[in-house]
Amino acid sequence: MDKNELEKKVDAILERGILTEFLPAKDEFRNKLLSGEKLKFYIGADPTAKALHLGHAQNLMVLEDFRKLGHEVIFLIGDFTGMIGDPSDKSSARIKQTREGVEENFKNWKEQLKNILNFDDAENPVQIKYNSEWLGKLNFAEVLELASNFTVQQMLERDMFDKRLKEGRPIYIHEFMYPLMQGYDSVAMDVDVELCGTDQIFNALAGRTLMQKLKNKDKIVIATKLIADEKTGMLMSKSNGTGVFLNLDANNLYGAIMSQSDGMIKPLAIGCTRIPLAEIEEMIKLENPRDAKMKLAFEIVKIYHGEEKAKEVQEYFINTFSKRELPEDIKEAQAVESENLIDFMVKVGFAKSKGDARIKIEQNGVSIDGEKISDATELLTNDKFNGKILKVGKINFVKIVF
RNA sequence: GGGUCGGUGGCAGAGCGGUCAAUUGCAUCAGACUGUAAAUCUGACGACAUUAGUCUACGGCGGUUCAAAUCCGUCCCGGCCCA
Repeated sequence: MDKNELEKKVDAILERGILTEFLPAKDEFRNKLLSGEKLKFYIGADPTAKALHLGHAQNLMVLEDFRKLGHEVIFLIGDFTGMIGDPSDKSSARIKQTREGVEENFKNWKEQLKNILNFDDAENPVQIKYNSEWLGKLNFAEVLELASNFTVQQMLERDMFDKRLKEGRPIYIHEFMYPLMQGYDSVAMDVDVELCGTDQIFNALAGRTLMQKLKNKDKIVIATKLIADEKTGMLMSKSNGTGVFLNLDANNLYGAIMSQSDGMIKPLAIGCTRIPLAEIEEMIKLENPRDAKMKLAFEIVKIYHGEEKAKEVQEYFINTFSKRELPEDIKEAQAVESENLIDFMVKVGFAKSKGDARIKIEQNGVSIDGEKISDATELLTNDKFNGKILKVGKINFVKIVF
């Protein structure tokens, strides 16, 4: 690759707006990339869940960008760190995971990532490592030695700890060790660059410190912006119902993006697609933001499910939600002769209990073939209901069959 | 080890003998308006029961009482302060 071309490619990555922090400095990093030196990048993720989300995808797509430049890239599975849980996420504290559980999660991950990370490239595939490989082998003396590189005050600088301290909530000693472990990952793999979300900078810097002290090497940390609504600053997350998971089927993935707020369109387009920036600007200018969002949803579905499927799903969306028609391809669910509608709703998962089903009916949320059901005691009989479409809420459809 | 405060529904957090299936906020669900957006409005939000109602729940166990999330005992767990 000639020098100009390289420079163009490097700047395309750096200027896209995904990477926001460069430590120690952006120029230094840029010069390194331009020098032609082959660098070792890594990104880590703890296997705490079966599904990855678009936030992971954003970061991993950047990793892939660097892989394509010819750099060595490692996807590190934090199977050891995952057993402790990053303290920033209270809920995951103290989860214990078996090796099998981790493998199981990762199998799902690989399936979700195969379209954005190249695991099978003949020359330079994405490498996968597990940090239990080295963290599990350290003995207590070695751990102490590592710990002696940091002070309690330094650890307390982390916002999360500081906050918990002020609120009188517990901080466990082992949680202090988390940055240490993540830091040691860098040492064990002898990396040049760690890529992480801005929420991980503290941990990544612990690694930078350790690299300096133990390897006399200047590890670079580059951090991506967390995907957040431009106007409100709201993050995408499961807890506010806006998380978009990569294991969704094409329809639901499209839908999940359509239900994002308008302020998410641009950050998602930048971070989770590779639509050229100029085109994104054009997109945003469309008179109806819905259209921009549909284009975004299309592009993202295309990445994970292919163009054909994306078209199909988009059409489905227009018909079902814009035109309010019934979808063509509805799942069938077996009903028993004279089965209670309420029981049936619970059975197919449209209501979490019989009471819930009853409430949905009372609140006009249930219809069969377009007719609202108002009688909660309705019985499903073959001659009256076979082949009809049950709709609960806006998005749940099922065909009743006997 | 001592002192002290606390453990309530998915989360946060009220209630401190009956009117408590438990105020409120967040999350969630249904409806209206829509663009499966935001904002707003309405309703719902332990389970079962068509209604009446029944059962299960305020850390565990036991007790007092006609009646306990609320009082007492005990055990478990946590915060803070002191050692």
